[in-house]
Amino acid sequence: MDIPKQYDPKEAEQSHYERWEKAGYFAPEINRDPNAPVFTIVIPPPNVTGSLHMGHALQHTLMDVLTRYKRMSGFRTLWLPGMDHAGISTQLMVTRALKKEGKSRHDLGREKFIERVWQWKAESGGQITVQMRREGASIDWSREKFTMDEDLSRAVREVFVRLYEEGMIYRGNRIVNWCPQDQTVLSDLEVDKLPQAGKLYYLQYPVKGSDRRVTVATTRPETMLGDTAVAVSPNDERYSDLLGATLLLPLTDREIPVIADEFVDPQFGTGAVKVTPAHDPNDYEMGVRHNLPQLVVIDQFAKMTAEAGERFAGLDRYKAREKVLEEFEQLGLLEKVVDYEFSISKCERCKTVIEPLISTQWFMRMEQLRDLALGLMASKKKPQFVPEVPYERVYTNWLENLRDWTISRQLWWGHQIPAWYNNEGEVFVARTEAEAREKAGSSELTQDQDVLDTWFSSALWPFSTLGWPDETKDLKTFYPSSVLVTARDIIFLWVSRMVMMGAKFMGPEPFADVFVTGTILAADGQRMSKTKLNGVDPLDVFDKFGVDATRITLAQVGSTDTRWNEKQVESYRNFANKIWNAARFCLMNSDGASLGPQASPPARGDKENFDSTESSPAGGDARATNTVAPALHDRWIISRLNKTALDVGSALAGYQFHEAVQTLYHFFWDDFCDWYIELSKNDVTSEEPGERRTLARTRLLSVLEQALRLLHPFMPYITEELWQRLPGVGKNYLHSAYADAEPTIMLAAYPVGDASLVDEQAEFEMQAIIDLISRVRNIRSEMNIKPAERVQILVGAPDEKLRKVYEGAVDQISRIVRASSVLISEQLDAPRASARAVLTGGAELAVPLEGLIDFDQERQRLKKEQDKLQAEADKLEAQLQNPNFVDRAPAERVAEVRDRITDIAQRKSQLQQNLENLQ
RNA sequence: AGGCACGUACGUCAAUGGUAGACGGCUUCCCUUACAAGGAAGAGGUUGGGGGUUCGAAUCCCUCCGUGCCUACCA
Repeated sequence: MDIPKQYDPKEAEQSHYERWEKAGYFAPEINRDPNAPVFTIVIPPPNVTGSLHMGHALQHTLMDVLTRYKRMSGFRTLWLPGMDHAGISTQLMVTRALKKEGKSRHDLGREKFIERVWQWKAESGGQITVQMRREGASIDWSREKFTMDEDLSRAVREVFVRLYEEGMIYRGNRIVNWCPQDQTVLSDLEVDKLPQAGKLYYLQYPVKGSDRRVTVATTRPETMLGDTAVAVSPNDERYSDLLGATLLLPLTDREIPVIADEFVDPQFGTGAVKVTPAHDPNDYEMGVRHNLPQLVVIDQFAKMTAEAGERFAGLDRYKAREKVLEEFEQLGLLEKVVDYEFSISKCERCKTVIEPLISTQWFMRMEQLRDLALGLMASKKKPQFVPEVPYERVYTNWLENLRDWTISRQLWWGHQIPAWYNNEGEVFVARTEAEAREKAGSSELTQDQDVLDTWFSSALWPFSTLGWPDETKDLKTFYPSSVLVTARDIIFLWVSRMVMMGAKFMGPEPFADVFVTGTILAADGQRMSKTKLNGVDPLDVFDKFGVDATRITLAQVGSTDTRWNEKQVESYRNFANKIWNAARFCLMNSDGASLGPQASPPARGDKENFDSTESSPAGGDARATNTVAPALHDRWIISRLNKTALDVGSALAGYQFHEAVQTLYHFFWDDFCDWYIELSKNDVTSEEPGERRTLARTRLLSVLEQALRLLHPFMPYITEELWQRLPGVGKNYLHSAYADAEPTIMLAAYPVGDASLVDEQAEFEMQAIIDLISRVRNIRSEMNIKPAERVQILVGAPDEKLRKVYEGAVDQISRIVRASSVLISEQLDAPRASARAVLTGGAELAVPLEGLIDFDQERQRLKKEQDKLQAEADKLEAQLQNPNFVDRAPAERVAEVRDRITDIAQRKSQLQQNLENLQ
């Protein structure tokens, strides 16, 4: 047997994925059961420009755990992949590449530029799909989509036209967020508001026909050139006499009125606000209310226009600010300047300061769509957010306050708006240019130059990827999807919009559940970010610890925010190694054993193998029976295995990834490795070939095999690697839905666990053995008995059943605690020079240590034990002393406490006895 | 400015109102033929402070302190 002592993840990672993908195991078609339930996940499409980061790795791991789990459970499973064209990011990337060649996109022209983007995508886009394969993601690549594909583009146009015809999409002239760098409008969600240490400037405006001046405070003095009013609060007595007055706007020859508006907060600044309708969203609203002129003094490049006056025209906005301040200073109209912190809007892509501008754009009315989404939540509680608190409320609150969505973008890369204009400027919205011509009755049409917001096509993703607007088989089969796994930062940007569009065009919600993942923070507790250089590249972690270890580490993160801690991955790397070596042990001792034929689905533990052992010819004498009947530890591990399967199943059903991981970890390491393997060793490593040994080996392999299946969704590579090596696994281990496939653990049936195989009696008895062994180990350790030294074990157990339990495990106990002999009797009869301990059910333990025992040390050890018990007893006694507790707590609970006190009392008196014996 | 979370061992995190746990780290012993990426035995907590509800609180309520996140039209 040639298995290395250390697990090398690289090897397994290289071989299996390609085989799985080529064999078509990831595609739902592998499932041949026409009645199979369906499980669908559509991936949040990563940007075509993107590369894998920790957030992806987390999301993908969770999606893959669910997908593999459902697939093994016989579901017709589709995990549909794809990428987003990411308008601004991609255009920026290609623009930068052009810049290196000394060209701008305008040198190429629109058509050539787009060609260039496609070329870039073909050559270096989608790097992330390679990385996702590395993750082991069981994605159906045959259905991979791209938001700019022709069929998805068709869906975009269809939606646009239908919404336009319903009056929900319209063109309008409004103040918008403008990025002077990217030269496009942005939606509110694409703007970051960042705190900024700035100044508040107090400017004085002379009142016409008076010596008075009105002081206004502003953070942007340059916009005063576009002021068309000054507003005060209607009830502000300081200014009541000035209402209707005219101000002489400095640096210009314009006169502007003083108006009253509720918006103005008399407490802030001077209580008078300069109003610049063309360059501030609030002022814009006020301007509309008061019918003020919109004077554009800043252009799309953030430079001052001719309207700003000759001296300022062409100046950058910040240069203009300096000049305005200078002139105010000279005129003696600059009252004061104070430090002031405020928030400033920046383009989330390029970080340029946003310039609010009035511009003609396409908008989408959201009232109807919002009501549809809110209706789904109210009537069906869909989608179900996990964790429900706080996300459900965050989501609905946001919807309730929704405003119109700016959907046009002044970019070249994206879905060009399907609207055409004739020479008179009339607009014709249509699915194709031909359709538009027909509508217009003219062929002289020009298409709108703008493209749609990237999130427009993303909003359609759950159904456009399945073939909509055609009634495809995929659409009927896989919509709505089962769950969306995503980070919380795109709940508004994406999740809500998918729900609204899904409700509008499909009816049902696009996904039943939304699982919101936590955030992996950097070790310093900050967000991982490229600019801070504190990020951890998942690919580096894969290289260092292996994909499986990384995956299971991430899986247990689930929905909590966690600081990245490499030690955790290391510990799961060790876990992988533990699995490897446990399997190594089983395989090194598998001669003569082989896993038998297994019915599918083998959902119920290992009943077949174990039942068959019981029904095999036992012979007449008790000894022979003893060799074939399952021993206590066999019944115990089956019980543990089934409990584990049941727990993992319910944990995954509730998206409790952390619990699923913990359960599996402890089952494998503690139950299987530390106890079951150790207790099996007597039989498994026996020199004598024979039925007893073969059965023990088969049982061991069988438990291992099922444990691997349970672990597979979390650790796909190592489990497949080991499963393939197990003697006797084959096609008959596959779930019945996958009868045609070659043997692979990823299509084997996921153990569901069988409550009838949970054997509480066996677990109780096993606990007695574990307790005994632990006590002996404690004595050995505290008495400094050399590991090689053999000791005699004396057990006194008045209870006959308990005695039988101990007797049945004498060989195992003896081996594990390195005993020269283990004597079980009714009454303990041990020499004075013994270390003693109290066991379960009134049993007692003594380890004779003539010449080795340090009486003083032994007394201390017993005393310590006594103190522990006393402390617990005190607590419980206090509870019982409280009459309210006895009266009001459930009787069950009170009885529990009484039993425990009785038990402690007995142990204490035994310990006391032991102590006295030492005197 | 509002809203929402969170604060548990040295670190990262768990714990339907019912004896506060895991992993890593730490101490001691052991290269015992699956695994030193291992085994065994230990130490370590008035659950951020204070108050309340309850027979019983890490958990529910109030308050203070600290930390995050989201939303917002205060020039």
